[in-house]
Amino acid sequence: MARVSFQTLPGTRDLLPPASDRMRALVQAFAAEAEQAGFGQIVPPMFEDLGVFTRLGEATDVVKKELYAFEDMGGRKQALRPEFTASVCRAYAQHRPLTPWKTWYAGPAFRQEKPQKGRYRQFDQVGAEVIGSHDPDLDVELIALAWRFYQRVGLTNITLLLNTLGDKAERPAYLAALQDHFNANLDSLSEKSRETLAINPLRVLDSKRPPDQPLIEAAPKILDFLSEDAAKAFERVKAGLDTLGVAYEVAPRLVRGLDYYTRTTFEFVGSGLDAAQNAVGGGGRYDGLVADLGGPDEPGVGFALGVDRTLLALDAEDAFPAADCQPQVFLVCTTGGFEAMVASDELRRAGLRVDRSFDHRSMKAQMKAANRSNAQVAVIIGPDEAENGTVSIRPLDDRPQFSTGRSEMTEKVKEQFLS
RNA sequence: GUGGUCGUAGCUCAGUUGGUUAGAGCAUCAGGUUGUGAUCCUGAGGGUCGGGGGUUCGAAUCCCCUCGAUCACCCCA
Repeated sequence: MARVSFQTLPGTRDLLPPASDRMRALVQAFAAEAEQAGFGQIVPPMFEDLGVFTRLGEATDVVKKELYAFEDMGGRKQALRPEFTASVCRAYAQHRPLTPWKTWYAGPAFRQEKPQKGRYRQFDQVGAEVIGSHDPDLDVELIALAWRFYQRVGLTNITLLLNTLGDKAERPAYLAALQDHFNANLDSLSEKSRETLAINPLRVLDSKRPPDQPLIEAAPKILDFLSEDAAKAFERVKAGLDTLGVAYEVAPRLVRGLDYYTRTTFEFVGSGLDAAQNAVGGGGRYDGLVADLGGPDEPGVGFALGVDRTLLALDAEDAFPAADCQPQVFLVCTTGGFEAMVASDELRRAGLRVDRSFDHRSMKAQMKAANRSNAQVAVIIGPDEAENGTVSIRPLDDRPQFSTGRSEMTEKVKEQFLS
């Protein structure tokens, strides 16, 4: 009576072929790109001490209301990671590898939000971080890494937005100027933005609410407040991108959701996406975060790309089709013996992708299965073949079927794939 | 968390103003004589119409609740 039926929780889903193959291929493409650039992989745990993540900014939504926090049996407060950067910084502080420490990662992150298109509670990211250098050339190298990755997978409708948020030192003056500007025009600011203003004036710039736009346009720009060092670094980043031919757009109002950013910030926006979630990736510098997590005062810079959103953007361009993991050879066997088992094992050891059917189905049914599997070749073993020590090799296109000795099977099958 | 739309077979959907055993296409399975796929023909299986309650002689159809999906706001990958 009480018929139980379970399904995936809101914001989570099962990835089945071919979607799962496609995602894995995307991650592999990123891994290849990152490792070519000298990044090594880090695999941090999916949950950490709660404090690791609350350092991301007490005022951010990610920490305030989206964290999957819980306690272990001993009452230790912990949380599922909402992103990787904090874990990477923690890992640096814990292990103190040589700097600059270049590392890449891939895996799921968790945020408790209302799901919608391109937004899941468990979502996958790939990303890269560098700890231990102030060199703006690393900012460039990271942006270029993301950019080359997009090129590699065939994503073209993508815009790189670039900004700098200056150093911690000049931030107060800028924040004060922003406060003054918005306070002077409080009436024309939306209610939401007024709330945001009280918490973090920077993020008011991020509002997409139409009534706020004129005021945001008129707001003071961080570029006018930069220290000489920060300004020089920003120039170096832009020049570097120019040199590599990476197109970007300076977006003075680009602020990002996490509070830890300093200097360079950037975001990749999918222009082909009609969804509200058009940010497919983003990152920036976070000088000070490592120290916040109990490490030495080492600077850091990095980015994360949303795997699902990248895939969505690729969909919009009909690019990056699912990888082919279908069998090449299908074994049809009606003897009831072990012939199919042995033959498919042999072909697999020879490096071929091989499948067969089970449950002793009729030859007709097995041939249908062979056809449906999209294998190029069927190998048929019936009582006659078994008796004569032969197999029948039937290409599943127009080529003719032929018979060959059982001992030559693997060789003859492989020949089918040479042309 | 707030709001809009939606929820009928594995998939895509149809179901007229509430009226008899809820349909189609695709898919699946089995046949179309002796061991051979994609086409074609025939047939079969498969749904407590998301779940619960209510109105009614009668509900997939009307009302309420609930769960889920989806889109948007917020925020972000």
